[in-house]
Amino acid sequence: MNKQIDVSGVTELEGMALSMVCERGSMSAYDIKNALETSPSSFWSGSAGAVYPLTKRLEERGFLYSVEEGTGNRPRKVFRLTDAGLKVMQAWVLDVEKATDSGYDPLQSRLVFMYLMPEDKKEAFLDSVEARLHQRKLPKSAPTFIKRLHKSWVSARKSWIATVRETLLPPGSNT
Amino acid sequence: MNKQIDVSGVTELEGMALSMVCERGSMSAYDIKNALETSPSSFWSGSAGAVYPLTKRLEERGFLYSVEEGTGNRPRKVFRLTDAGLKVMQAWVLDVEKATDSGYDPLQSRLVFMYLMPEDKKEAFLDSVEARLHQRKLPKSAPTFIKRLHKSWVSARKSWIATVRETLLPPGSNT
DNA sequence: CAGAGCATGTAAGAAGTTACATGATTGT
DNA sequence: ACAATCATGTAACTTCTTACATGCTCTG
Repeated sequence: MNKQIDVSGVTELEGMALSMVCERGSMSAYDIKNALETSPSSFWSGSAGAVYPLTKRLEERGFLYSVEEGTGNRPRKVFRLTDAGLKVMQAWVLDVEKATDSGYDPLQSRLVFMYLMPEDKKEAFLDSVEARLHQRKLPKSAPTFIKRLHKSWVSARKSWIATVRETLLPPGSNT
Repeated sequence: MNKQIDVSGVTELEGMALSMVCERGSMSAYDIKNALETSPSSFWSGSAGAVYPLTKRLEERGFLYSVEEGTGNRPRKVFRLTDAGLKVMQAWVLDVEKATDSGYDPLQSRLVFMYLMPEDKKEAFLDSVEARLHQRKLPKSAPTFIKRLHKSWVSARKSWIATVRETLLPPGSNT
């Protein structure tokens, strides 16, 4: 019967959380929060007010279960994936429709309106963006795979910017 | 004195709205809603419940002002940029820090965890994403500039995916 | 003039944000 | 022992979502 998992009710943040728990085997809400904080996107703030309620939701929906790891006096609640949670996580990662979406792309949003800017600001803007792309640093502790993925993302951005410079910004191309 | 505009309190959606009003000269809330609905990103839903309160906020903050264009019986409220609104809009578009951020990138979020997927699913996923990238269509009415920007974005995505295929997905590269 | 659909909102709720509260643990 | 900080939350608020309400305008 192999019921198709409906991934439509899972937010991006929830998908990330499930995936991180899958990756590490078990995590507390605090661990998830910390992992999100060190993410390179400032759009993942990793606030406690987001993460603690999120783990509660995912447990209620049966995607996570928790065990008390009482190391010492303090209760430490760690979460693991249920079978349903694993399936939902896989469906989220392999969701082609979402993966094809441009999401919130701050650079794209701005390039759309770049032609409205004063002529001398356009080049300077792209210069600054390129320079800052190189300054982006992942934590030293990041796995090699993540570092390489990040590097390839930076390259793709740079090649996009190069194309924009050549074919889109010259006067007369904005009509 | 040239006071620096603080753009920190302006959301992405607000920046988009201000920029669209700047572009077209004047727009009603309904016009903004429609413009957002036809955007290629499904993350901009363009719901009335987002846009009408948003225009109210921006007017209260002095970035938009409205005039009644009473064509007929029905009041039609159209918005225009104030001087402050224009400055905020320019600061938003030229915000290098935001423009360097990866935002919510659904593909990136998924590639981070791709190595956890069954081996045979990885290639199939990338194939599907590439195929679907080509199916993305802008409305026929979109300006040439937007079409070209979109095309260059698709190219950049494809080159990123090619890199991922070559250097990141082979077994052994995920540790 | 009746129904379709355009245009302008509001209501309730979801999911995030910042800021605060509070107990446990650790370093000195 | 006491201050710092770790860890676990909660509270109030903002901004978005979906769904509904309601009056206008146009078309047959």
